[in-house]
Amino acid sequence: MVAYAGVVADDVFKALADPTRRTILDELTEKSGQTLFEICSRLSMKHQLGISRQGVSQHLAVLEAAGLVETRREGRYKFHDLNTAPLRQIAERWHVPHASGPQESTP
Amino acid sequence: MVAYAGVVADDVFKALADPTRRTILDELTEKSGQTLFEICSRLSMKHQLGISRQGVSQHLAVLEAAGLVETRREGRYKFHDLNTAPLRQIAERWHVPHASGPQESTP
DNA sequence: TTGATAGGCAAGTGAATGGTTGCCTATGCT
DNA sequence: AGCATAGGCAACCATTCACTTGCCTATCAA
Repeated sequence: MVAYAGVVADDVFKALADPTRRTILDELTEKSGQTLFEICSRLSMKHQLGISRQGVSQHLAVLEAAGLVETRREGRYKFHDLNTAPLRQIAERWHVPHASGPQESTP
Repeated sequence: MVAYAGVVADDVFKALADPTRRTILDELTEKSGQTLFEICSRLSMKHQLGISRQGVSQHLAVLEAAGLVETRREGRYKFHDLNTAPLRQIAERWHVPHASGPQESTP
């Protein structure tokens, strides 16, 4: 049950626990390969998140430690890419039927 | 993007953030409809988790608030059942290909 | 070389969280 | 009735965590 290259499940779930980090993943889903400043701008503009650059940087570090974000440096720029591979274990672990499967009805 | 009957995404991710709670979900996956005491026993026996009954009870409350666990009372017993429905949004939100999809290789 | 841009490191702070202990209610058995 | 079992509630404590401020390094352009 190896999760993802030395990254344990705990890191992934801890990373997903914060709403700001989930929003960052949303932004990277929409546009891959953004820099730190670009992500800061989008969080501020689109999501009204008043958070410092360092705050965002720390969130990105957590996401990277969890294997959910990968980075590549080019000159003075560091680009961030989304990697959803670690998320797959969630569905597998608890036998989650994927979309269009049996739907629950809770009125 | 309604998640699950009034339960917001935040509750689900927060619930999954704790390793003990994930173990509880594991146990309920293996055997559905356990009582609080049964879950306590299993955590102690199978997982060497030295945690008080109240501790487990609080975890179950968090899982229930997240919609991941449903309960039914019968006499003095309260049975706990797993509900994976809230987990489906995770795969959908970040377009996670399900198992047997394209696999990542990271050496 | 000077200045501006992109990012990193480290310490400090307040709030949230997991866990405990102590006591209380409800159901069932004899 | 009396006792044991199953569970609930509330206050308290220690740790973790998100976020900030302040300063430092590296790359590029004038």
